[in-house]
Parts: sequence; structure tokens; C-alpha cells
Amino acid sequence: MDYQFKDIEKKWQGFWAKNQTFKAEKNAEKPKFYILDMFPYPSGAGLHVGHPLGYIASDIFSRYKRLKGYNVLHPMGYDSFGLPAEQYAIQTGQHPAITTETNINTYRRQLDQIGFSFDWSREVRTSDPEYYKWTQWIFMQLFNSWYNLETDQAEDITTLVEKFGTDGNEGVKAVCDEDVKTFLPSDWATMSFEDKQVELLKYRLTYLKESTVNWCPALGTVLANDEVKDGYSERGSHPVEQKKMMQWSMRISAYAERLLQGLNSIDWPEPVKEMQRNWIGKSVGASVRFTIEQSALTAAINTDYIEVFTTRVDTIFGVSYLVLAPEHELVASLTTSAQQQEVLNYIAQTRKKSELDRMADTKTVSGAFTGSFVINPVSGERVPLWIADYVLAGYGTGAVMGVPSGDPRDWAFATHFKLPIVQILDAQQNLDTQADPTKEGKYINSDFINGMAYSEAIPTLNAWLEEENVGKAKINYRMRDAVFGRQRYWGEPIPVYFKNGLPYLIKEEELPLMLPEIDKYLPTETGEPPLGRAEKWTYAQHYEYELSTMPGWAGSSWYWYRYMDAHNKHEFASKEAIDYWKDVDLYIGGAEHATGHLLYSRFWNKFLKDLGHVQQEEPFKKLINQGMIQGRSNFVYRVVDEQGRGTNTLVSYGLKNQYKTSALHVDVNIVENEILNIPQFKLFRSEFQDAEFILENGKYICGVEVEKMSKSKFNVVNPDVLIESYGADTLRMYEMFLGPLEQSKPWNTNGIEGVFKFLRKFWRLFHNDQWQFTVSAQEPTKAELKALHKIIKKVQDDVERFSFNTSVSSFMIAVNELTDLKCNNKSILTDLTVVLSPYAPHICEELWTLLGKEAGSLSYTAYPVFNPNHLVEDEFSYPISVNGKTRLNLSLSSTMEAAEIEVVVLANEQVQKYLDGKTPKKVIVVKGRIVNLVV
RNA sequence: GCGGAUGUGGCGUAAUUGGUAGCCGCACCAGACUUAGGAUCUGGCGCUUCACGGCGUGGGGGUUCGAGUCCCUUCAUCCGCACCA
Repeated sequence: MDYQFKDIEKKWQGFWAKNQTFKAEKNAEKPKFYILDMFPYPSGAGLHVGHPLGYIASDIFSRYKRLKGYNVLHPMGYDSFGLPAEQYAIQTGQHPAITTETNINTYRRQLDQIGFSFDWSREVRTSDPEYYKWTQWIFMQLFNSWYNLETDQAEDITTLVEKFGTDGNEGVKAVCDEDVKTFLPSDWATMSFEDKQVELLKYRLTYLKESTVNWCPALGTVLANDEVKDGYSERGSHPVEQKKMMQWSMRISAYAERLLQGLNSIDWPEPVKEMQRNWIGKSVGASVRFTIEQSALTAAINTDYIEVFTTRVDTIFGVSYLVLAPEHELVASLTTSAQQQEVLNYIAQTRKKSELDRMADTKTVSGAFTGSFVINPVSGERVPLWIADYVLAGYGTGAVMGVPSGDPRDWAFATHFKLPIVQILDAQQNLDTQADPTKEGKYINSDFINGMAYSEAIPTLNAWLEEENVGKAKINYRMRDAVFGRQRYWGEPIPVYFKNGLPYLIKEEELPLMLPEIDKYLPTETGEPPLGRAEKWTYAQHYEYELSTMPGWAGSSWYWYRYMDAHNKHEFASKEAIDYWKDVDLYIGGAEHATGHLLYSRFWNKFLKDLGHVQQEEPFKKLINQGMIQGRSNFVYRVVDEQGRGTNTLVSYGLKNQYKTSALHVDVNIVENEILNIPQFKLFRSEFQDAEFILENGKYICGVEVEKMSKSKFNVVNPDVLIESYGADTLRMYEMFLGPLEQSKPWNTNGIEGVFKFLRKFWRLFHNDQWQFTVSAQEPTKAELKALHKIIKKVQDDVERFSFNTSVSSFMIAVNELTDLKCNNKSILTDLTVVLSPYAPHICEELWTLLGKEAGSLSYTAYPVFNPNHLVEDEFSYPISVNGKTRLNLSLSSTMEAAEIEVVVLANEQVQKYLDGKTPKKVIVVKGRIVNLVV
């Protein structure tokens, strides 16, 4: 029989499902290997050809690892809470759970067709109460924990209560809110229960705090910083404004240092690590308090100093001004009446500047003097206080000291506003033309650090600051705590109720806190979240529940543990399961999650480890980012008349410059090799039924552009269609053949034929001209063994370094070679089948049974052992070059050493002719292959 | 502005990591078998030249016997970040 991919694929997909071939069980005999894909959000549009790219790669790797004797865990599930289902619900009234269910079924059907080796018995869905029960449980653990800086880990809140009872909070080293007041153990003892709860909330790892949030009126919800792009929501592009709100937050900042250090121990792409480092944004320096001059103090000010953060405290004797962010809370009260107008003008001007203007213009120096002065605590000098928009309110303290000699931007500022520039290091040069940020040399004009070097000055100053109580060494992180509440319906309810305005957890045995039914999925008329609509939804009949739900990333921040033990009713996963599977060995997914999901997951993982629930400090050992598949749009060009109206004439791409035209998207499915199928086009756009086509060489050639794949651009290629015409094995191999996994590339179906032909050729190796299965049991020939072992080695190397595209090429070469050799040798073909099976599993399973093996045993057979002896050639041709220029080929034996080759080459008659009697200065033999004579 | 990545035939790409650039596939051309072919097979296919040859990995320079690969410089495209004190 000819290669009947439809029958074969249906048969084997059925077989795998029925026999649960890929069900993973604990197995002490084999080493474990956990291969995880980032689970998808089941959107209504279904899968397009871009989605499976990473899944195919991980599936090849999983199947390969099984052949190599590993016990592989390769699960799949759905990140099924999310905004699109909710928005659809708002429009149609359909419950998001129903939409989600429908979408999941579509996804599952599409995934099944591709022949993945997922263990579906472990499927998880984040919106399933049996799952989100444990998301809520983790939230409760966070609420019940604080971060102890002495042990550098999270601990149960009871250990903090104990400390408060014995020592008060003064000696407690914890990550907590900034506004905690110190209290003694005696204060604690007399505090009311509720006052104690107020204090404890300042230490809990998830806590309520009044914070400015990104409020999106159109979505009726709060968005995280990373969901806002340039003042608009990432989804839907609605305007976002700042609003103060009581919000649940996660104290991820407690883990800043560990999240940073952990990056050194994991095998992730460097750009992703770098993005996380930048996100965490560690800088080492000092905070210094500049006292506000007495005369500037007014009743409106409740402080007498301005705190600045600096990474160059050593330059403090060079400070000639201080700058506040225009939004800084002290600006209004510290501006003198004389400067009032100027400052107000400046603030107004800053507000007017768009983000884009500020981007384009980093060179213009601007600022305004407040009229007030502060005192440099180290030198005692008076320092003028300015405002400028280069200082950001949200970073550090929103105040910066200006040191013109050492910082280019400060230099420009000082020069522009004629402020003094003080040299502070003897190594600084050319200060009249530019700043010199050097740390070399000895300090001058710097009082008690004069003569010191950088390395000595920093600790000296830090000690001095601390002693004088005007500052201290400080590490600053840019990363801020993550806002955890969302004002929407389709998410995990937060398991909290309120009593006298204070939050309390529900009891653990009351989990899951089910998402209540509501009649409309919009915020209430009073502006409460949708959950406010739920009737009779109260705790113990009279306490209000928290009405916001968890953000999208909650459910995805721990899901890899649930796969280890997906049906456990008593724990999020059993200790035995976690001890066995430990962590994810390989994680494949898109780079767009670099600072969101991948950072939060690391945070929760570290927290769960601190509490002893999991073993590993890092959840994902190795990460691979698959590239995005972009769309490849085709265009036709409509001739436009003088008034700019479209005519009924379409001109081919190559001739369009002779006309005035407008481009129209055309469905990529009716274009082949940029040639338009005109009859189909007329069906596709009936208004062009009678259009005139200006052709080139009898064809209508379409234009091409790379864009995002989307329905509106008519460039979506659906995997179902390709599977229908070529089969899953062809699709799998073609997706890999397209190019390196990590590279983003436009989808182009041209070329899929080549892969399809390859599979037919492979099938043909096992069949005679009448398509009857025939293999010979003879001893394989040398040439056959060579072809086989070449591919064994190649695929082994390629898979290990995730270079799947190069192996597809090599498979084609191997099959071409074996076809040329008319090879139908049983042992060769058996091994070849095993090697190819991770890539094209269906056809290989079929051939495997035809070869007389037990059905389904292919998945757990052993990978063929590579024998290098089969690759050794007796004799092959060497190029001989003189001074790098190739002159002739010489036949030599492969068993010869470099020294022997040298002797033989020099003795060769033809070589001697080229040398013309001269003795070469050097004979270079490279890798036994290339010989070069340097004359 | 800062940081990162990429740049090779008509196209997707490959190059044992410093060793004969262009593997494999698409497209194209020619041929075979065919009533036919959107099937199959064979051959050709970087540019230039009738040819010998010359040129050729975005441009320029360098190191080396030898550079797509390393160094400097420059240009282009894409992606992150947003004045980080």
C-alpha cells in the first residue's frame, strides 16, 4: 500500500489514547525527566500553525528521551482563567466557563491530531475548582507568612508573633511596609487583637495596602504595570488612569536578592536572564539625608530632611545641587514665593510633554530652582534645591544629588544653569568640556577622604554616615511588590472575608471558595467588582467576602507541581510525587513571559521551598524560547483613479509602479508561490467578478509582507488544513524544517511538499514497486551501515542541542542515500525507524509493527547505539594547498597520523612539482583533512 | 539614547565552531516515462565569462598560511528597556 497517512495517523492516535501509552508513573529504575510546555490560554480562535511549534519540539525531545531510557513526564493543560472569556461573557451573557469548555475542546481536538505524547491523565485547568482550591491555599500560606531577613527565608507568622511578644519589633529584621512604628513587648501585650492584626498585616507576604494602581475604566479593572503599555491597556488598548485603592499585594520584593542570585544557577537564554536582572534592578549605594535649611521649613512640612539614594556616595563632596522629581510631594511646600511661578510653569511644561517627546529628547537640559536650600550633611555646605524631569518619582526616593564633575548628565545640568563644578578626584580630566566619571586616583577637595582611593572612601563614608545618623549603606531594587487583586469575575476568588474592616482567611477546610454565579459580568452600579453582584454571598452568613479575584498569573505560578500529582484531594501534590519529579528539566515557551510568568513562578517556588513543601530553589532548570511564527500576508494591487477611488482593474506586483494603486489583503490560501489563483480570487471577492487583471508573463504575481498572523489579514494558516492534505507527520517535520527553533520567522507553506515527498520515500524503502512490504534479512553492507550511523549520530547531537531543523535535512540525506543504495535491509531500516520516530511517530509506529515488532513497543525501545567505526573511510581525497591556495587532491588513507601524512605529501611527485625544489617552511595538517604547505 | 540579536543564492536555510561557502528543501530550467499529470525519475541551478578564468557571506579595514566564523569600524533590520541617581 502507498503511504496512507490518514489511516495510519488515526490508527495510532487511537492506539496511544486507548493504551495510555504515555502515562507517566513513578519508576525507580529509570532516571526521571520532566519536560514542560507553557500551557495555553484556550482562545476562541483555536490553534494556528504558530502554536504547535514549541509543542512539537518538546514532543520530539520527550520521545527521544524515552528512547534514551528516561522516565519522562510530559503533561499538558490549560491556563483557563482570563479576560477574553469574560469579555465575551459581557457581550453575550454566556458564562465564561461554557466558552472556556468549548474552546478547550477545540484545542484538544486540534492537539490530538498532531500526535503528541502528552500524558493527558494529568491534565490541569486553572479554572477548575479542584485546581484553584490549591491556588487559594497557596495564597493563604503567603498570608500566614513573613520574611525573616536573619534566616533569609519566609517563616510562619507565629514565629513573628512570638518575637513581638518577647522583643517587640525593634530588633526584628523583616521585609515589611515602610510605615511601621516601633513598639516594645509591653506595647504588644496591651494591644487589642485588632490592632495586632493591623501590625501583622504590615509583615505578611500578601497584604492589603492603599496603593496607586492602574485603573482601566473601560475594563472596570486594575492592571499590573506590565499589562499597561504607554498609558493604555495591553489588551484592548483602553486608556488607563492612576487611582488610589485598597489592594492585595504580594511581597515579591522580599525575594529580590534570591531571584537575582538564582539566575546564576539556571540554564536559561541569556537575554531572558538579563531582562529579569533589569527588572529586579539592583543597585548598591547609600542613602543620605540632606537637612532642609531652617528658613525653608514651614508648617506644611512634616519632615526636616530629604533623603537621596546614590551609587556614588564617594562623590558627595562634589555635590553642587539637589534635584527632586517634579511630582515629589515636598516640591510645593519647599518652593519660595519668588520661585513659585517658575516652578509651576516647569511642572506644567513637564506634564505637557508626551512620553514620546521625552524619549526623543534626552539631551535638552531643563529644570527649575525652588528657591530653597538644603545642607550637605558631610560637608555642611548649603546646596540649592532644584526640580527636573530627569528624576523619576517612582525610583529610589525621587530625589538625586547632583555631582557635575562625575556624571555627564549632572555636568550638562550644572553647565546650563551655571552651577559650580568641583573636581573631587585628581585623576579627573578636562572638566571644563565634559564630566569624567572615573573612580581612579585619589580624592581631593573632599575633607576627611582626601588622599583615599575609591575602595577605601566608600566604606569610610558609609561608616561615617551611620555613626552621625544621617545615612547608611543601602541596596536599592527597582522591583516593586506585585499588585494581586483584579476587579473582574473570571478568576480565583481570594479566600478572605472582612470583619470590622480587617481581612481574615477562611478556614482551610472551607476551600475551595467557589466562584459564585452572577447575573451580569460587569462591575456593580456602585463601582464594586462583579462579585459584588453575587447574592447571599457572605461568610458565615454575615461577613463580606473579598470581592476582587486573583490576577491571571496566579494559577500559572505553580501548575507544574500539580501535574506531578494532578488528582490529589488532600495536598497540592504529595511529598512522594514532588520528591520524585522534583523540578522541570526542560521548559519550552515564548520569550514574552520573560518578566511576568517566569518571575512570579520563581517567586512562588522559593516561597513554597521556604515552607518545606518543595525541594528545589528553582523550578525550571533549562529554558528554551521558541520563536514567534509570524504571518506572511499576500496583496493584490488595485489601480486607483485620479480621485483616489478604486477601479475594477488589478495590476500584477511587478507592474504596479506604472500605476497609482492601493494594496488589498488577499487570502494566502489562494496564492501559491506568489501566483494568484484568479478564479478562486473571484469567488473570494465577488466584487471583482468582472475585474480586469494586468498580468506579467501570463501570471498575476502578489506582493508579500510579514505581519502578525490574524484573521483580518487573511494570513492565518490552520494546521487542520495541512494535516488534511499532508498528515501530522509531515506537519511536524515541516514545522521543524522551517528554521532554528528559537528564531522568529514568517510561516510559509511553500516547501511542505519536500517533507511530504521525504516521508513517501521513507515509506518506499520498506516497499517494492507494487507497494508490498518487503525487507531483506541479509547482512547490511558497509555503505548502508555508514548511512545509518551517520544519521544516528547526527540526530543524537542535534536533539541534544535543540537543532531540530538540521536533523530533518539529515534524515532526507539518509533516505536519499539508502534509496540510491536500493537498501531494504531489515536491521538498517529497523534502527532508522527508531531514530526517526520522535519526529514522525505515526509512520514509524506503523512500520515498526510491519517489521514484526509488538504494537506500541516502539515508544519504549532503546535508541540505537552509535558505532563510530562505521564512519571510518579507508581512503579519501585530501585537498593539498600551497600557502592556502588549493592546488590538487591527493588520495590518502584515513588511518594515517598527521606526521605520516606530512611525509607522504612531501614525497609526492606532483607536490614536488609545485614546490619547485623549495622546502616548505611549515606543513600544516588540520583535523586529518586539510594539508597546507607554507612556502 | 542604552542593551541584545540578526545580516549568506530568487526564497527558507546549512557550514564538523578558524579549514574546499551554499548541505537539505522550495521555486525555476532541461530531459525521461506517460493519453494525461498538481504523479514519479534523471540532470542543471551564487554572480560573471563563449571559454580559461575572475568575483562572491551588508560595506570598509585588520589578525592568520587560511575568515561567513575572530578583532576594529560602519550601515541596515528586528527585539527589549526607558533619563535608575
